[in-house]
Amino acid sequence: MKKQTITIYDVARESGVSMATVSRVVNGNDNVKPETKEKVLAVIENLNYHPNAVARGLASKKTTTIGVIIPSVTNLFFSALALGIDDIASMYDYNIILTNSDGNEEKELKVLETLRSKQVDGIIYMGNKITEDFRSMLNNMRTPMVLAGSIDHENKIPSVNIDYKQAVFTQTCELINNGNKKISFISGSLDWPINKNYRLAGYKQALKKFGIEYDESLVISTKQDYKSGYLLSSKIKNSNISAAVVSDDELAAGVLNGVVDSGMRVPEDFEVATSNDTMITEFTRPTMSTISQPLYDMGAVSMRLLTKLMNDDVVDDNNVLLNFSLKKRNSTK
Amino acid sequence: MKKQTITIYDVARESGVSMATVSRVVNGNDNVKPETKEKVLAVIENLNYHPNAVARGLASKKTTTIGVIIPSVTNLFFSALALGIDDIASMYDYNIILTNSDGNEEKELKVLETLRSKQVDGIIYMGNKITEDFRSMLNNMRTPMVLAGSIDHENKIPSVNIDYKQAVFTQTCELINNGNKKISFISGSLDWPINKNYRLAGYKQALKKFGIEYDESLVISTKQDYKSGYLLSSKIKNSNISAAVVSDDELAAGVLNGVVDSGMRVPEDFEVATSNDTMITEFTRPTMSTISQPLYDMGAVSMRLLTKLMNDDVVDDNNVLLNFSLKKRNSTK
DNA sequence: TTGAAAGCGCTAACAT
DNA sequence: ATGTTAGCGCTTTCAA
Repeated sequence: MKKQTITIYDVARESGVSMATVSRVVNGNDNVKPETKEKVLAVIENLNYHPNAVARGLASKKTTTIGVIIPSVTNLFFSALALGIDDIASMYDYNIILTNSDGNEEKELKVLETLRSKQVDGIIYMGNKITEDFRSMLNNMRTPMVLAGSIDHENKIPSVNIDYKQAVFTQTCELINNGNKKISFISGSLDWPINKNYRLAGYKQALKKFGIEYDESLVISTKQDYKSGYLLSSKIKNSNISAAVVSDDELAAGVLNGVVDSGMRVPEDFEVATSNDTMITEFTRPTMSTISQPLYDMGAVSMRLLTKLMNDDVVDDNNVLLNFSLKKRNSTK
Repeated sequence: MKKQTITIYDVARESGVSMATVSRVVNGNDNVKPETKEKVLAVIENLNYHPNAVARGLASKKTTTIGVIIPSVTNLFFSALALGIDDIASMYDYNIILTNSDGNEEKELKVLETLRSKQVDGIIYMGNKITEDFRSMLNNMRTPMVLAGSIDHENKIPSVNIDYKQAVFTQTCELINNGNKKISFISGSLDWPINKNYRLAGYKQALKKFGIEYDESLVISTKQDYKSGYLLSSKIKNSNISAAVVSDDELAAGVLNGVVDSGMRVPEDFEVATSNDTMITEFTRPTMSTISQPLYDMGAVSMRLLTKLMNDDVVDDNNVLLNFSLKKRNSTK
C-alpha cells in the first residue's frame, strides 16, 4: 500500500463542493455558508486531511517562514533576542529557519542564498558586520530584512538596537567618577562597527569629557569568549589599570574571574562593567554591573518591525533605539 | 514594472535546451554533456537565475528542511545541542525550522502540526515529556523523529542521550564517599521521566548501595531556574543536608550562590554537584563539579541519526548512549 | 544525452 | 455563496 496523500481535491469531492470552497474553509474565508463549512470541516476530520504549506507557498508566493541568521545559538545575548523573535513570529503565524553563521562572512553569504531559495518572506540578521557582498545580494533579492542587536555601518537596513555609544559613554563616566584614571576598553574585534564606531566611540567621548587622554594601549581587542577574558589577568595585573569596560558578558566573566583568581579584589582593586545583562552577570561572584537592555524585547520588536515591512505597512522609524539603563551590581564601586 | 521571476523555463529557452536538462544541471546530475552544462551555467549566471526550493519541494516531496522543537533557545544545555544539530544539518544540506515550545505540551502539539504542514523531512525533539497526544500525532504523520537529550518513557522513539541513571548514580556515590550522609536530590519536575525514572533512580540506587535509607524529604522538586535554586538556601541551611545532586546547571548555580550568600562554605559545609557541564559551571565561584557530557555531539549525533532515518538507511542502534564522565571542580571535596 | 509532458497541492482571479 | 480554471516553478517518468 502506497502512502496516499489526502488533498484538497479529495475533500472537495467527498463533500460535494469545489476545491475553492474547501480552500476558503481551510483559510477561514468568510464567504462560505455555515452549513457548507460544517460539512467540509466534517469531511476534513474524517479524511484526516492536513493542508500542505509547501503547495500553498508555491501558489501564493508566501511561505510564512522567515530566516534568522545568528552567530551562535549558544551565545546568551543573541539567544535571548532569538527567543523574542520566535515568540512574536509564532504570534503572527510565522516560522523561523534558524541558521548559525559562526560569525563567518562566507557562511552568511551561503545562508542568505539558501534563504532566498527557500523563499522566506523576511529575514532577521544578527551578527557583527554586514559585508558588501552580503548587502548587494540582499538588495538583489528584495526580501525585507531587519537587524536585531546588530549594526549596519551604513545605517541603511532597518534595525533594532540600543544606543551603544551613549550606554558605554555613561558607563565609562561612572567609572571615572569612581576615581579610575586608567580604564581599559575590552572588546571583541574592532573590525565590528558596533565596537569601533559605537562602544569605543562612547568610551573615548567619556575620557574627553573628563579631560583624560586617550591611551591606545588600554584598548584591548580579543576573541570574544570567556577564556580570552580570563587570560587577560596577567596583563592587567602588571599594569596600572584599575577598571575595565567590557563589551560582552562572557568575556567580562572571564576578565572578572581571571583577575580575582590572580589575587586582585573586585571591585576594590579592579572594577569591571559589562554590556549585556545576561544571566551570566548574576552567576559570577561578585555579580557584574552592566548596561541593562531589554534583550527579549529587542528581538520581539525587530520581528514586529519585520511583519510591518513584509506587509508594506508604513513604518515611521526604521532604526529603532530601545531604552537602556545602568544596573549597578557588585563588580563596581 | 512588475517583479519578474526567472524560472527554469526561462533558462531553458535562453540556452536552447529543455527544462529537464536545466534541472539536471542545477541538481548536478551527471547525464549532461559538458558543453551543454557550461552553456546552461552561463545562462543561469546571465539571467541571475535562482532555484525555487518551494517548487522543488512540492514536486519532489522533499523539503530539505527539518523541524527542531526546543524548550527554549536560551537554555544552555539545549542550545548546545541545537548548535550540534545545525552544524550537521547544514553539512547534509538541511535547514532547520526552530521552534521554542516553552515546555508547553499544547504548544508542542501545535508546533508538530505546523511542522507537518510545512512538510519537514524529519524532526528533532528536545523536551521533557512526550505526551500521548503528541505520540499519536507523530505516528499519524510518518515523519522520522529523534530525541536529543530527551527521554521517551516508552523508549520507542529513536534518541541520543547519556546514561543519566548511571551518571547520577556515580555522582551520588562520590558524594557519599566524601562522607555525606544527608544528600539532597534537587531537580525540576518529577513529572519528567528523565528526572523521575533516571536521575532519581540513580540517586536511590547509590543510597541503596551504601545502605543509606531513602528519605523523601531530601528530594526537592522545583522550577528549573536560577532563582528557584537560590531560594532554596534557607531550607538547606535549616537542615542537616550537607550536599546536593542537582539536575540542571542554572538551578545548581542558584543553589550554590544562595548557599554561599547565606554564609555557608562550599565545599567545606556544603557540596554541590551538577549535571550538564555547560559554561555556567566555570562562571561560578567556586566552579561546579559536574557530570560531563558531549553536548554538541549529542546534537550532532542525533542529527546524523535523523539523516539515516530519512534515507531509510539501516540503523543498528536506535537509542544511542554517549559516554559521560565526572568532572571534578571546586564545589565538591 | 536530451526532451516532452504530466503532475506536485494549492491559490486566486474570474465567472456565475 | 460557490465553481472553473489557469497557473505557481519544479521533478520525474518515459520515450527518443
